Amino acid sequence: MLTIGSLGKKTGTKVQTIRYYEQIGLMPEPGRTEGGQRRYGDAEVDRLSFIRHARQLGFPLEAIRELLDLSDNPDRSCHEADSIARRQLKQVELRMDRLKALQTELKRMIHECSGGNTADCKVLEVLRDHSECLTDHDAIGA
Amino acid sequence: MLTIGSLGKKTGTKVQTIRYYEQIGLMPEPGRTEGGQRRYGDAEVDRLSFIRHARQLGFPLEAIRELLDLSDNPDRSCHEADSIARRQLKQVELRMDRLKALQTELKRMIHECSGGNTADCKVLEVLRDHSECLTDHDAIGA
DNA sequence: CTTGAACCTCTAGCAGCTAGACATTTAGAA
DNA sequence: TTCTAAATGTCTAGCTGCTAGAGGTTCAAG
Repeated sequence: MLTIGSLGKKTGTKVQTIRYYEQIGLMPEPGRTEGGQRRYGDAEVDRLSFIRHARQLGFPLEAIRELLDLSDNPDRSCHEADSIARRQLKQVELRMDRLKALQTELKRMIHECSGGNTADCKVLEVLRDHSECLTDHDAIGA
Repeated sequence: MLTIGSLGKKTGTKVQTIRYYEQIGLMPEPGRTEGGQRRYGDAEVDRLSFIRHARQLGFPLEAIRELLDLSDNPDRSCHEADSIARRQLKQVELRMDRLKALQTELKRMIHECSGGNTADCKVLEVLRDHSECLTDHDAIGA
């Protein structure tokens, strides 16, 4: 039986985060000692590892909830899990495209900096002049 | 003189967002009509465009605050603006690297999906088995 | 039996908005 | 001039995914 602290160490998760996952129903309510402290078994280690791994792959918690649900019902179709993963891949690739565009413009900005005073700073100038901008749309969340 | 709504349209900013920027001191308190409605002039259009453009390039609001400050004082050195931009570029490149790693693993996951039921779903299996994972560290924020 | 580390709950905060409730103002048409 | 509908006003709460702190209790080792 593990304390919350050692579960955290095993899975690379902060204690607060584990309690948070419990609160939002991603982790089950564990057994408690008489004094009220949480105690975990192997199943919880696996579940939390799964969650953390998926988080590292950028899956949002809601997607992870679905994946866990699928994982709990081994007779359901694999297609759902597959499509969640594909969705996630699409998100990742979209974000990459945006970042590439940003990178280009940032490089251009910096490249043109001559190093005088801000009155003729290219960085500020580029930011001021929206017209040359190539990445107009909704790149903010990138 | 523009209403907050037309300022928003001109700059591609939601009304609520403009008020939010005012609240946190990024935008100045504008003049008001007798009835208390905000009215904006050209200076505000420029300032808000600057902010939005910088946001599209992924600059955090605090960095934008600094950039605006530099922009307001044309005699200061351009180096500060330049280093803010460089910092931002580094961030962007770091995020790109992470996303690339995620993309690789997601593709591998999906590629191996055979399409049965979830009992032998590769997607779930990969998530379950942390040991094959290449992107261990702090990829979460990517 | 004592100590000090680890645990408990609860609340608030981060970024950067977004959405809703509800009241007031404005601009144009009748 | 008066009506009306859209736009504005303030205020509060919510989103994601945690993180930090206050202030109190429990546990395990010595």
